[in-house]
Amino acid sequence: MSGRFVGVDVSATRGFDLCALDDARRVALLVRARDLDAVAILARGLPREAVIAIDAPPAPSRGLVEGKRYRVAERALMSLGVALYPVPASPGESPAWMQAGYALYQLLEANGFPTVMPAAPGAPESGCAVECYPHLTYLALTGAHRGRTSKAEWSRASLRGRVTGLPADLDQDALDAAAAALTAWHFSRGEWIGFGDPSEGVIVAPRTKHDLASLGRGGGSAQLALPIGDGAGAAPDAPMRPASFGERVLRVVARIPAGRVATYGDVARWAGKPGGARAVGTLMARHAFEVPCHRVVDAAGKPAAYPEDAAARLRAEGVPFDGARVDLAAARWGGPR
DNA sequence: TCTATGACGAACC
DNA sequence: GGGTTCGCCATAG
Repeated sequence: MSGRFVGVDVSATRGFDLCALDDARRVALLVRARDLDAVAILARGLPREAVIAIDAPPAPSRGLVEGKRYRVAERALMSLGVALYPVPASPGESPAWMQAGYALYQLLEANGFPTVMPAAPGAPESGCAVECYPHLTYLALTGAHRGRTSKAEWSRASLRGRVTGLPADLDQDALDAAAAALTAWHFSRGEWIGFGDPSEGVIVAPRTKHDLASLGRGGGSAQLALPIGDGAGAAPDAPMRPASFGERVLRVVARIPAGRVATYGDVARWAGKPGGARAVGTLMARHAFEVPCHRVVDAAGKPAAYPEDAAARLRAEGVPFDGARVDLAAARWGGPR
């Protein structure tokens, strides 16, 4: 694979999401690996100088924070107002995803990518694995806490213009993997700040013009603005992760013709998840302004309460009503294809 | 992570 | 028809 900068998002239930960027921060690979065996195959294909940033701690806490069940890294981030999962002192009491993370670091070490816990910014690192935390990366990139915007929106906005070739609507795991990969890119160039103790674990984030540096290890007085490209001319061409459920849902809804409607269940079915009607509702709420969500009604034909003018818009499009409900028999769309 | 929370839906009173 | 209960699946923290 051409990407030298790799990010990994670890989940016990969903597996490992991997994103690789090339030197120009274009997405070269975006996949989900079910288990460690699948990761191993990918790892063997990496160039020796690859830098891998992982959204998981490499090892349990060493108990450096007096009387607490978390690491120095967690304490540092908590003081920044960033919440994160505490890392316990023994592998046994670590949650499943963390244990998967420990195993991942070991696997990478065995494949020539030793874990690094950097103490100070210095010579660019390569051929190694570091810990990162996507939430912190977004914070470093945007310079502001999330606020009212949704997590997905915040992540995408942070990555926009900094990573190119990213598919439109990735799920959070994939976005986090991309953020991790971007963090690896920064790290390899020496543009990073770290939080934690080098003997226990250091969480690395991009160093940008935003000042998190004063709070982190490595500091560095130089102000480093992150070069931001507009991504023009960078068409995604690499083999991409198959569309997520969310993306398929939006694509389906976008295709409902004016004057017709579909039920939440219809959309879920066409998006490949017959039982996902409820999730379609969640997605409509999140993407109300990107797709004609007023054309999605419930199984009884009732338009959504929001936006308020959903029913009015449907009437304006000529959709026949039966009282407060859409006449499904007449207006129900037959689906894509 | 785990747990709660929905622009749901089908099956039952 | 209308209310309840329970299973579903994606988020948010």
